[in-house]
Amino acid sequence: MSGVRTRFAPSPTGALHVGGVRTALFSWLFARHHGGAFVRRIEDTDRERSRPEWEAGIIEALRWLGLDWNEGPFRQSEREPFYATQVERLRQAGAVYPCTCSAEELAARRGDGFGYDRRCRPGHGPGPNPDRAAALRLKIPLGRTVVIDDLVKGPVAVSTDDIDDFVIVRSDGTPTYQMVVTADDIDMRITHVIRGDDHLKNTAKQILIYEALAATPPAFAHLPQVLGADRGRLSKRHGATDVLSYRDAGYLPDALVNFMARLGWAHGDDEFLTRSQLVELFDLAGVGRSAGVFDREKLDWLNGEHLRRLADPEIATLLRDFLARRGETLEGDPAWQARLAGVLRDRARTLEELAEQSIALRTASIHIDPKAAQRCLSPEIVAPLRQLQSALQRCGEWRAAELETTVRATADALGLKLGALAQPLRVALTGSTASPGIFDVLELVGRERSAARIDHALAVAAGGPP
RNA sequence: GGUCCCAUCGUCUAGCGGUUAGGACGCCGGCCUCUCACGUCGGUAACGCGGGUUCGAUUCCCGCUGGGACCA
Repeated sequence: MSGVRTRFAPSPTGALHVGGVRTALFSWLFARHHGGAFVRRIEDTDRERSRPEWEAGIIEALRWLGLDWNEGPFRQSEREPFYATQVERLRQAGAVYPCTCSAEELAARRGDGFGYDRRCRPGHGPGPNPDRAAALRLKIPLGRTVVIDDLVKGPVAVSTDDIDDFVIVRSDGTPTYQMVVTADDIDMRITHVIRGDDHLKNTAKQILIYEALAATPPAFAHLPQVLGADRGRLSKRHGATDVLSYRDAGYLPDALVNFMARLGWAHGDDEFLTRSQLVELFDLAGVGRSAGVFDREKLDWLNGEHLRRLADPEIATLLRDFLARRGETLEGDPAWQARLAGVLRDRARTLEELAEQSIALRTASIHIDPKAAQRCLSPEIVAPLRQLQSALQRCGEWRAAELETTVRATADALGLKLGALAQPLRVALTGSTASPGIFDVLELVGRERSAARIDHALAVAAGGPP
């Protein structure tokens, strides 16, 4: 299938949220899988709510996720002359008619939920009032069935009797969403419209516009919704919805892409998939039909998997950038930083956890957890710890392997199990009872800082303040 | 209100008439072990309900219920 063209057309009326990302991702994956083009369009016809900074944020998010586009951005606000020509074609074809009913009149007549009563439609009522500005409505062919051959939902039949003669151009002359979207998709030669299933009902209307414009409709694929943990519409209540907040929380783009792809799409039992695997395997046939809940726990796991697949220096770079975004600096030379990453890589699922868990290793001073001190730094550990201190300072090469030999030998000499010595040492060096392997910690903390921290721990164990 | 969409473990899902209903996350337990993780082994847990069709329905059809969406 060559010549595939998909598009992503967000409104710059807010940050790009996870539901929007999924739509963008599936459109992108489909285009990339087929070697087609991915077009970016900005639906900024809502002048009131559209903002350049939102558009910039959406672009930043797409870039961060690596969803690159081949064409665009095309802004609808810059295409009004084009829409006018398409409206004119509709008018020439006799597919539209003027309507002068006011919003109030419509609401009053609508009563309990019926649509427009086609009062201004030729042959259906008194017709428009010539003294008022007229909107343009599409003259829906009655008594027909429009079938949407949806690539995800299957055939969906809608009777045209259930479709209003909806407005194509407002009385102020601006074209409506249905008109603009359809005109753009035709003009941009979109072959596959992939979007959320909240647009499924709109599709029948749009197909009628395609017909009125004598254009062949594209294929449609309506994706199920992404829901929050309570199965409701995703909103701030469910925590982060803005994609960039996931970057700031330490998630990797590839992990988020993998996760979003699996939310609503499956390829057998595959869970961990790289970007290139996704491009290779993605197909619309694998897209499910039911809405899915955004599960943060699973994202965390997947992020850990993706993180663990990187080389130590790469992780170190990511950590440095992550800290930099928070205004912090990662100390040490590249070799040390890579060593740090290597030691922590299996313990963190996100860069945020990595940053958190590396604090004792990368900062000058530590804070000793009182409970850890109480448990591990008691008076009876003073003598053994003191002996370990001097043994360590006599240790020639300050590297994990040598340090391990020294610590183990000291424990043996004292008749202690390794753990009995390692735990107090761990608390001394990190302030916590949980940390990476103690020999790695010693190496990373360094000879001087280790000595100082052990001295401090000895004071605490002897009864001093933590 | 009308119309449309949807329905397998708590969550994401595999399944496309005959399976001990599989995998993954999470959770629980064992192992590994200097702690925490990682890893590994095992466990818990699902076909919403009622009718059909069929020799046989999780699977096909129709209702119901329950979610969701759109219309303004």
